[in-house]
Amino acid sequence: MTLDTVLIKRNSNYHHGNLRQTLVSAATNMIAENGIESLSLRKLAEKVGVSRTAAYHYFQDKNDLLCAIAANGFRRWQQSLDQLNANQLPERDKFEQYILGYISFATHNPEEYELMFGRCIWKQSKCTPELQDISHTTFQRQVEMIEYWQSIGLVNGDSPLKMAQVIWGTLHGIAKLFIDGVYADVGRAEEIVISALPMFLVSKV
Amino acid sequence: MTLDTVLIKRNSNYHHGNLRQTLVSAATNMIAENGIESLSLRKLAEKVGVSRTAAYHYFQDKNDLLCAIAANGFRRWQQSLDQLNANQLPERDKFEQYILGYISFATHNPEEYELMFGRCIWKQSKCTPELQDISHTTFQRQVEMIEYWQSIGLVNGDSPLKMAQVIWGTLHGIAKLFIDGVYADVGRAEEIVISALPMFLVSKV
DNA sequence: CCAGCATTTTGACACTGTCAAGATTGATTG
DNA sequence: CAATCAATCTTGACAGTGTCAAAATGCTGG
Repeated sequence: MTLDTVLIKRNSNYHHGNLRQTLVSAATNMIAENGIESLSLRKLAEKVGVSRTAAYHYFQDKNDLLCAIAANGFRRWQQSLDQLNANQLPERDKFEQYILGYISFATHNPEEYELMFGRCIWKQSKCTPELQDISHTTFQRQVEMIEYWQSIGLVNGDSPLKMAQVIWGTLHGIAKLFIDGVYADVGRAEEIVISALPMFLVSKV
Repeated sequence: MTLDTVLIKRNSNYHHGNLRQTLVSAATNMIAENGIESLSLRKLAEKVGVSRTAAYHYFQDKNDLLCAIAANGFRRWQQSLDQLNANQLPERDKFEQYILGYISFATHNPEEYELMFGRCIWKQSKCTPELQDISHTTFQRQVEMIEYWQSIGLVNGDSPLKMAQVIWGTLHGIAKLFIDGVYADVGRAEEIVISALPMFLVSKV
């Protein structure tokens, strides 16, 4: 095999090597830059330098690709939770960090967040088994964290599960109002979520 | 003008009479039934019995039509607020009704709600002056209501504005998690939002 | 070297929003 | 009454989309 052949092989798009991963990461970038709705499989293919339907060998359809991106998001978010739990902070500060981290993740990766928690994927219940899996364990884990904070008397609420859902709802709602541009100034997101903090905590009388 | 002419005139789609309103209400129905993303101007036109581009005489583009639908939603929601304020209930019950009404409106008109408070319109800041107007006064009004409930010592919080934003965030978040199918069982929405209620209220020690 | 397999491409189709130009109609004049 | 005008609606056309079926390409084991 001559040098030429190697070069041709490298330039050739046949047997790209890791097309699947390339597609996912390119798509993730495009989404982060221009939003979910502006992602088209054809523009993506062009960017990667491959033909329009090449992606269909790795993804059943566009939705399938979006699910893969979302699944990556969940993995990153879980790492973020790991990191938090590894810290040796007082539990109250951990809780605060959790809340701030949530809003920070959402506002810094708005499009990925939308994919993870938005209608786009969940509404049409067209959810990949992979995504179903990772999202479910993530949800579960968040509930457990909040249940723990309740069990040590830090966090409020009669029913642990319901309180976990309320807290998540609050974080999600504030995040979305900013992300979607209803609240204009994203810079104030942290400030607002911090003012929600005492609401969740058991008041020490 | 003969009877024939009248009949022809009635069957003719030229000078429909109130095409604009017909389009808006037909579109609202289609959205309610099959979701926002499944609304196409062409299917809408066919349903109304008019040509594909007829709508462009009344709406600049598709987004403009969606804004009109959203604006209607705000009008209905404002009437709902009027009705609430007309009641002679104790303020605490009014607050509870407000919260339940919010979640009820959102879960019963999920697609309209998405249009009103979702990314579809606000994110691309392509918002009609009409919509800008009505939505702004609605937002303002909700803030005032909550500020009032704070001023009489019913509702929590140091900064009134921030607390209003937090409460709205919580309602919005819970509503969206259900609407978008992240929380599966919409029937539990009320139950959960009720469990959030004490969080907002000043605890009477 | 060749058969088979994984991978990628080409062609095609139906669907979308939207623009420019033309057709139709009711109302308003002279 | 007839001619004009403006409002209203339609036709034709274009670029863009997701996706399917069939063909082409390149690698790999026999």
